[in-house]
Amino acid sequence: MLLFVLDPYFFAAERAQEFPHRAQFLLESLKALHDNIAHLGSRLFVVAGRSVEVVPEVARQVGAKRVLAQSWTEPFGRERDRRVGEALAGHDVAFELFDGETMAPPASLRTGQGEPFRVFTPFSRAFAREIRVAPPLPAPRALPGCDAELDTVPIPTLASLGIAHNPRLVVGGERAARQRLREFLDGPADAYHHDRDRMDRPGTSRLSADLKFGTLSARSVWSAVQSKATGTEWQRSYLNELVWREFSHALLWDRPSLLTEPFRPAWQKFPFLSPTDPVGQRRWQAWCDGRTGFPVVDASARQLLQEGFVHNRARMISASVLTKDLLIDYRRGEAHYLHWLVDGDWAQNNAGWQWATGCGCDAQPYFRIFNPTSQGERFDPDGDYVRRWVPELAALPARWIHAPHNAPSDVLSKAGVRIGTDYPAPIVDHAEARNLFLRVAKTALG
DNA sequence: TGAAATGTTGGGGCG
DNA sequence: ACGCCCCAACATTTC
Repeated sequence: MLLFVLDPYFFAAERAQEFPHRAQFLLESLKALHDNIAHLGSRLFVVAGRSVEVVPEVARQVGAKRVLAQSWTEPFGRERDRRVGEALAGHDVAFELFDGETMAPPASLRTGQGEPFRVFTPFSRAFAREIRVAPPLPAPRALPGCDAELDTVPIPTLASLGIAHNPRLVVGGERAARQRLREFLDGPADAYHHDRDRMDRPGTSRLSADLKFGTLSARSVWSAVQSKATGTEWQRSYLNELVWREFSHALLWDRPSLLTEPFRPAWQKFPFLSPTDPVGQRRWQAWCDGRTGFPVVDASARQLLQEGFVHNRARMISASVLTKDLLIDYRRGEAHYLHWLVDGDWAQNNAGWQWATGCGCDAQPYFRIFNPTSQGERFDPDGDYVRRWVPELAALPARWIHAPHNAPSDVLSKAGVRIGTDYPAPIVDHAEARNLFLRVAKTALG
C-alpha cells in the first residue's frame, strides 16, 4: 500500500497560507498520484499527523513487516526520518530509506582531506569522476492492497485551507511534469546555454517545482538529458545546473546551521538595516510589492507573487538589490521567497541567497554588485520581461524601459508614464548605494 | 553567474 | 606634414 503523511512539520493545515503556492502544487500532485495508481490494485492512503506517531500506528494496523520511504535531506526531514526509524524499530518493523531527492546521497563526495567541499568547481569535478547517476527505476506494475480500516483523511482541498486557487502556477503531478520535460527537450533545450539567462525568453526548463516535490526526480531529468545528446554545449550547461543543485543540498546536509547563519562568519554581524528602521521598512515594503523603481526588480517581485516563480537571473538581480542597494538582511528576502515560491526549497533557496549576498560557500565576492539597469539591458534587451510584469511601463521603448526615470519627458508622456505617479523613481540611487555598500562591507568584513 | 575606474591605443579633426 | 587633442574602443585594475 502507498501511504502519504500530511505531517504538520511541513504541512500544517492552519498554516498553509504561509506557503500557498506549494500547498496548491502538493495537493494537485497528490490528487494526480491518487488517480495515476488507480489501476495498480491499491490506492493512495493519506493520513494526517506527526510521522513519528502515525507511521508506526498505520504499520501496526496493517501488520506491515517493513516500511520504505524516500529520505529527505534537509535538517528537519532528516531528523524526522531518524525518529520514525527509531519508532518503527521499537515495533520490529524494518525501515528502509532510499535516496532520491538528490542524484547521490548528499555526503557522497569529500575532498582529499575528507572534508565537505566548499567550492563548486572541485565539487563538480569530483561529481563527474565519482558519481554514476543511476537511471530511474521503472514504475511498479502492481501495488499490494490493504484491507485494514485506516484513519485516513481525504486529500484536502485548497478552499478548505483558505487558499484561493492560482491558475498561473505550474500544474502539479507527474504527468504535467513529464510534459514540461518533454516540451523543454523538444523546444528550448538546444539553446539552453545562451538563452538560460534571458529573462524574456522561455529558455529554461521550469522543472524547479518538480525537482523540489519529486514529481520528477533529478535522476530522471539527468537521464533524459543524457539520452537526448552527448557532449553538446547545452547539455553540459544544463547538467551543470543539476550539479549546482546537488552542491546546495550537500552544503546544507553538512552544515544545518546555514538555515539561520551565513556560511562566512565575518557576515554574522553585518550591519543590515534593522527591521524596525523606518527607512528599512519602506524599502522592504517597496521591494516586496514591486515598486522599487528598478523595473527588473519590480517585475521579479510581481512575478513571484503571481506565478510563484522567478527567473533565475531575476532572482540574482533582486537579491543583489535587496542586500546591497537596500542594505536589508538576506534572510528576510530568503523567507519572503520561501513563502511564495512554488519551488521553495530550503537548501536551494538558502544557497541561492547566500551566494548572491556574498556570505555563502563559494559565493561571489562582496564587491560584485549587480547594476539592475545594465542587467536588464543585457538579459531583457527588448524589455519584454518588464512589459509583462510591470504593465504601466509597457508602452516605453526598449531604450528607456530599464531606466524610465532617465527617459526624456516627451518619451515618458508619449508612453503615458508619470514618474512618481504611475511608476516610482528608484528608491535609492544605485551609484550612491553601491559606494555606500562598498564602504560598509569593507569595514564590516575587514 | 560584475561594474566602474583607470590605462592604453589608434584614428581622425584641426591648427 | 606634423603635433596636439579628443575620444571611442578595448584592456587592465580595483572595489
